[in-house]
Amino acid sequence: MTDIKVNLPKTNFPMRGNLPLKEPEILKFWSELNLYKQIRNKRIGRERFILHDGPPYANGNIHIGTALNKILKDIVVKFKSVDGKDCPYVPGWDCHGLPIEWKIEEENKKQGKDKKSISILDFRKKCREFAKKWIIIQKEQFQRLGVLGDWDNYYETMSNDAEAQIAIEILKFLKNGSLYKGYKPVLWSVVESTALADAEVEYKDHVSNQIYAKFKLQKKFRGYKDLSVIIWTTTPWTIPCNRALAYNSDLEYGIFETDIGEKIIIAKELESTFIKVTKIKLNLIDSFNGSDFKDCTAWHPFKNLGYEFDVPLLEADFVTTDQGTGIVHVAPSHGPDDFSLGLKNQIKAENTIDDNGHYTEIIKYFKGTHIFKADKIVISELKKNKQLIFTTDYKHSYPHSWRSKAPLVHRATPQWFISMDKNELRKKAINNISSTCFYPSLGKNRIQGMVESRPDWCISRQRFWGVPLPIFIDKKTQEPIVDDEVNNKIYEIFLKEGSDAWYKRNISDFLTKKYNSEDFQKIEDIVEVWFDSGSTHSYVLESREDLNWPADMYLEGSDQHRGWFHSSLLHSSGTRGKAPYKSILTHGFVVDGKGQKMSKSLGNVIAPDEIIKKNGADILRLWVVASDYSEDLRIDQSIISQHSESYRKIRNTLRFLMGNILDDFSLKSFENLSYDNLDIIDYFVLSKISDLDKNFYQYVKSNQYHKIYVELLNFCTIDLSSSYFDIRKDCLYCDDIDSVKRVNCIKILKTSLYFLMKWLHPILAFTIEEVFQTLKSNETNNQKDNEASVFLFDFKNILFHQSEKFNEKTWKILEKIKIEINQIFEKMRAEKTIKSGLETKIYIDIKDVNNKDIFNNIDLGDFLVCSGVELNDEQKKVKMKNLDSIEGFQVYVEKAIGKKCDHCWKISNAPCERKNCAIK
RNA sequence: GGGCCGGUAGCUCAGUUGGUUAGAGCACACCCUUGAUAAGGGUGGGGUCGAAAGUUCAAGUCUUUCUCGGCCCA
Repeated sequence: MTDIKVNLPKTNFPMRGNLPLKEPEILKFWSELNLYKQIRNKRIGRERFILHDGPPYANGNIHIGTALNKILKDIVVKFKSVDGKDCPYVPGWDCHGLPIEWKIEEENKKQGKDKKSISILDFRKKCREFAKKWIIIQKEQFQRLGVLGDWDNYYETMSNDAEAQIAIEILKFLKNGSLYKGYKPVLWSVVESTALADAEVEYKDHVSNQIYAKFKLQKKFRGYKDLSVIIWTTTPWTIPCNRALAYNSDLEYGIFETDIGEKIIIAKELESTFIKVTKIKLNLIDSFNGSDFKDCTAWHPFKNLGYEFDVPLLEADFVTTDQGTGIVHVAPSHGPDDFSLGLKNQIKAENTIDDNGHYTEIIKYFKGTHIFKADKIVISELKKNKQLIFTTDYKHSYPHSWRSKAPLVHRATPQWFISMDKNELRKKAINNISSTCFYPSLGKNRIQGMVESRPDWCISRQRFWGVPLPIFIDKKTQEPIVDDEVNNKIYEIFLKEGSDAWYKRNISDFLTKKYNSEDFQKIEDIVEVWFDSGSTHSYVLESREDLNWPADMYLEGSDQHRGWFHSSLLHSSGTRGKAPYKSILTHGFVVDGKGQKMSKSLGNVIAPDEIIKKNGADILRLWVVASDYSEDLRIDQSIISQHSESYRKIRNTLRFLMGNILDDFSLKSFENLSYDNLDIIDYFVLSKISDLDKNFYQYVKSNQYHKIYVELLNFCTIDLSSSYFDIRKDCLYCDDIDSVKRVNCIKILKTSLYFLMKWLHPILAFTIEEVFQTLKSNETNNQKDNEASVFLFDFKNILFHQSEKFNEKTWKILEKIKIEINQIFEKMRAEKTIKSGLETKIYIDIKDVNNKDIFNNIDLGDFLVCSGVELNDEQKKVKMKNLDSIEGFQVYVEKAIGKKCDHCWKISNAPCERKNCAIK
């Protein structure tokens, strides 16, 4: 037994990856190698592919969604790199904004520090330190995912150069007249004393007080006196702010008598709703068209509290019969529709509540009351004055602050806006969308719809942690200074000292000698964060030598249609006339195994760290590439386990390849490989590789990465493992080392390994590096492959012409025969006639003359993994049976007779040609 | 409440312009192997395509409604 020489596989590549332990070692290796820098040096002069990183918020640990985003970016960059491009990747962070401010305020509160006792500069310093801390943490977490990038030279929105550039970009809008000071109701948080950005608002169910209230008409109407129009509102606190009523000319209204003899007016269509809610019986006594309300005026329900002004009835098409009474109470300071209707009719919005939500002195009788406490008081006053019809609870979806969770109100405040139409920003943006590629394509409609319908861009915030709105106002004229010299000064100072200078320095430092600083005041607002990140293309893409403007790709979650994609588009269209990106790739959201959103309360949250510790980052990367990013991506522990199984299959395929070539392989020397005298089994593999490589480039170009993965997995499991390897094991283990068949087989194995490394290293970054290092540690190779890492190797686009020699039609027939033979084996196994296919001898008859050459270039014994095949044997003719799936062939399988060779395990009495074989 | 998108075997994905018994891998079951061995091979059982109605000779593939889920908006 001991003298049997079989060439068994031997490799230093372990069967089990032990990724959680192995990956950190590889990270250390990459870091010591300074891999990113080395790749850049190697790629100098190549066509660039710039994926511009959308900055995550520097606040808290990364979650599975951020991990998905960064891994996908990394995979894209690495695939595009295999496609021959130079792909620098500069990660960045979003640093300013409310959430950090809030955290710091919380900390201060805990330490008992009064908000007013802390200077703005100290406060900003704390915010800055907080952001910095999280950048460092997140940086490490991203790197742990195997994401390769310029981590030493990342960008951040709070760096001096960023802040200076953001200031300059704002001033560009001021200079071209797009930036204006407006007075608009914005969603305001009285808890946080600030206006909120769209993205900072979340809608939740809220129980409000709904009221039906009376507004008495001043004069006789249609011959009736003492008539009241009825309004419905869910914000009773806005009643003191009422300045008008709105009706719709297209609606039919009715005069009704109530069961207590009052005469009221509501839209006829809403009669039943009114009765259902209030339980008040109505009797219609007259009807008229809404347009009859023209020039009517009513009294404010608080007339006897000093509200003695006229309340005009105004025409407005936003009045509908969806709910209410068909007459809408208008408070110009507290709703967008109200505001614009007031604007149209010369009714000004006023400062009715202060920053913290207390009525100002304009609001008679109620001054100083907090609006959150005002509903009750307003309702009781209405009741007292007999102006209340009905009140009850009302549950509806209502805007809340994403941070404090407190309900928001509309409040007219002075804000700075970028006009969508003044310089045709909307039109430019829409044009630019049309020339951008979207993956998936439906993203285009989505962002276009948003740009078409969005209002002017409000960029001011009444907060501290951000880039100050760098504008000086003439105290007399209220006009802003528009002066390049001043702008340059601002830029220079910010670049040197950061935007803290706005608070540190005197106005005169910025204004140059041209202006008397006494005459000017600086704006105290800051710039909203979407402007910060929307202008990254200017201070990252434009200003860095290693990058290009515009980017080839922005890649974010689909929510960024309204976020970063949007703000970047507006900013760039407004200042450069073009979009800052050539293409946009959006991915779906990560949901749990059932497709539900992840939330703490459902307990279905899965952290990337969990998976990394348990399975390894490569498994997470495999999950990313296996999933179709154009839809939502499901994940849970069982899905991860499934992908771990696939990983093992791939890993073992690699291991089998390495083992049989005894780790003797260098990527470089592969390129000189030539192929002669192959049989159809070898050609089959080459042809597969050739097809796959073609598809590979196509999928990389069209960004369909999960399709690459499916093909790769099938290649490993079907074509290699269960087909080629299974057939060639006999040859590899038992044939003479220098036999033509075995030499050819080794070439095929090496070719497979080369291409698997090429296709897989963007996905399984750690594992393929491990493969490369294992091969490199073999003495035979380390001289040939002088690259230190697989990522430094320049994989070639080798075009095979072998596929021409592969007869696919023949192969299809062979496959069918093999499937049926296997079924016959299975039967024989069940009958206990045989245990393995090697115990059989197979007889095949070719009936169809057209197929007579079909077995010319194949060893059928190898192919069918049996102990021998006889063609057209006259004696067995009687026992032959037709095949089910293919015509023109007859087959008979019998238990092989003879001795089992100790060496090759085949059964025969005939001597074997192989040197090492025992049967002679 | 509105807009957009999606729901194909337990899981991840294919299903071309509507056309034969809906495919693949993984998982599962059973068998074999013990010379890829905490591996490997074979065979097999699983979907009527979210639900209903409709158009059509014919629908996973078109239309409508409903339902579930996701993102965005109000």
